[in-house]
Amino acid sequence: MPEGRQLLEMYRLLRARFGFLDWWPGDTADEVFIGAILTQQTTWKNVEKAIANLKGAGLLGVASLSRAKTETIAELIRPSGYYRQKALRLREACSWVIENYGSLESLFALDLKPLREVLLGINGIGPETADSIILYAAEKPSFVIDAYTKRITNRVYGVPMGISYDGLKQLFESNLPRKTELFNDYHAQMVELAKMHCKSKPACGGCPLSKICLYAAKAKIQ
DNA sequence: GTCCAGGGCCTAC
DNA sequence: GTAGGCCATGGA
Repeated sequence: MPEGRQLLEMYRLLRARFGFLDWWPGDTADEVFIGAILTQQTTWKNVEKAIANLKGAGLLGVASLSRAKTETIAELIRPSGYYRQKALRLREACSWVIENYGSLESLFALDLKPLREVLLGINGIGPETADSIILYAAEKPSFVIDAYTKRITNRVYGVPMGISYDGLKQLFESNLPRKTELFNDYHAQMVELAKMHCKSKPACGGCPLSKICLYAAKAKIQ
């Protein structure tokens, strides 16, 4: 298992290679909230099409989505995949927020821990989506774990692939300064690294982690 | 044609 | 508590 200084070293190397990414604040908290649900198991490029459609229809907001028909939403978000399921979940999640808090801003007034509990109670919002919303929309320090994070820490430090979501999250959070900007950019850096490795084959030639990665010489991170 | 992407839920053991 | 099935479009 990596120690705190190693996790900071990994961030330093990524940051030196990619620069500060200032990732995914979106135009509004509503947009980030909606995007977080749409991007589940889907490429961001397809999500952008869905978001553009929603925007064009004047439905890129929690309040407006809460009033829209599920079928209308489904048609607009079709490019993002799983569109029937996501339309239902989006509308219900937005309705829940409006009915219980009136707006995202009011919901985000909760402290991090209760906010996370509340979000996890909403159908369609699991741990990764909840943490993405907390970090990128509410701008509170909750580290986001995704498939890339798991693969990268496995390749670089031999962290077992079977580690639980909360286990890996704890590893980062207990070893890093609890800062929103750091958590935000760290996650963005790992996605950037994964994208680079997916595009360039064979990978790891220009890998910023080649100095520390266990598999850099013979395997790609993905 | 095949594979899989910035998951999550439900069901079965 | 966890493995397996399901949801679905678009790009490589």
